Amino acid sequence: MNPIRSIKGTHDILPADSQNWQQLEQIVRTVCQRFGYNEIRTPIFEETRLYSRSVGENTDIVSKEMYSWDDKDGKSITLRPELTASVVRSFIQHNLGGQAPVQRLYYMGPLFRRERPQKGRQRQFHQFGVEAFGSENPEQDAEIIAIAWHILLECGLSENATLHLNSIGSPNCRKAYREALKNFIRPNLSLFSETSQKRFETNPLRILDTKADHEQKMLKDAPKVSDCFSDDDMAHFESVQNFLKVMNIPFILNEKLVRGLDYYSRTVFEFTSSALGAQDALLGGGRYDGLVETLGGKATPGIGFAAGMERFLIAMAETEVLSRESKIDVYFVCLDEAGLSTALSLANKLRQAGFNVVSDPLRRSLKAQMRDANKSGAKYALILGETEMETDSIVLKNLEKSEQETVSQKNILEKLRNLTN
RNA sequence: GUGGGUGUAGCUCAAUUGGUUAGAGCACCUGGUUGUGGUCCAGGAGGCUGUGGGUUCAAGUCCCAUCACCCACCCCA
Repeated sequence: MNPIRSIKGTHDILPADSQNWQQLEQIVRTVCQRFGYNEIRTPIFEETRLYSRSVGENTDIVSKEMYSWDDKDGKSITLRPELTASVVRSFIQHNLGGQAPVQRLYYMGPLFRRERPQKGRQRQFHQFGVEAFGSENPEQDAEIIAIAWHILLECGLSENATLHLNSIGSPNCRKAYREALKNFIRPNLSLFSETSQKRFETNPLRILDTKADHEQKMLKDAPKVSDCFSDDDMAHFESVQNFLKVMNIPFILNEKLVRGLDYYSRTVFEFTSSALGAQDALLGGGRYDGLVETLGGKATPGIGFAAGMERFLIAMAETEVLSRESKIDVYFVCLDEAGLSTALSLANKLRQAGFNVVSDPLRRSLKAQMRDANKSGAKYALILGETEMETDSIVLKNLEKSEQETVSQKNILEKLRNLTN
């Protein structure tokens, strides 16, 4: 019988790694709270039409990467391939917009896309992200980007990260630009690749993303989105840039940055990292002023970003940020079967007082238990043997200093408290 | 989805041109006289060589398929 393995593109996060995950999660929570954002948790699966409506029928995500199936009642269900759609759905469903004019939300969790796995890209992967609803002002854009920047700083990634910034204008501008771009390309359309030709009809802006050199050459003199900006679009984009400068957040303007999801408008941005190679997008997002309305809610502006947690951790591995500190305070060594009751009761008392205490369930030799204590990284070992049992005492050993003393069992908690404060 | 590469112990890697019982380091376990860890020494455990076929007297080594991983395309976080 061949052994059962995890599904292609999915990974176990083992104890050796989960500490890093927790550390990243902690940074995200801390920074989001610092900006007054609260966590929202939405279901892992949703109705399929949520994604076709928001992300876009013609995007790669919806057209070929989703895990979808028909539920018993015939409804098409999909494992979430991204999270903004769910957050917006929830925002509308619970009328969050009616409860406060600005909603500041963040999230974390697994997502599913059926892509070819490679480094920094899995079929089940994790993102954290933030969304802010209610303001269309540029200071909101700047705040969202600032959150991303603060998280990158805390993660030690700001040095190797580059912020690419662009505006794709408001919907009217985009519409005009679409036509202008199509008019520019149309004479030479046959020279473009099959995918580009398809995008010419479905999503012409994406053609700007092409990496084919000959296509880039033909696009050299293509009209720019900024040509179609309204005065408001222009002023908005300039304000965003000014606010970023005021906060000392470095960025470069990148007119080719279009982003693959349909719902974006105006500000779009992406942080890339030199630590990642081909899949170098660490974090990406933008404004989506029309999305709430598209999904049936009251017109509400919104902006947010999503970040790849696996990619963060890959990049963070090269930094000094991830710690390997032991979480064990005390390793409890018990030498004699007769002492087990005392050991359990004492260890329990220490745990109730907040100490992290590990004990050996194998009744191993003192040597083996001490070796294990050392490996656990515990700062202290408590040793309970025959001699100690006779005198209601216990040996307290400082494993770093290699010093030990005998303490009465009654006073051990107090003693440890004093030592660790 | 398309190319290319790689699969030997938990990890990193060995194994002449196909030729005995597939090795090493790290990690793990147990010891090194009575109750003390890290270093050192000794011993032990751990592999159907990713899986399934084929060629051969003989396959870790050659061929095919399949699966997984890596790189690029693609896409995105």
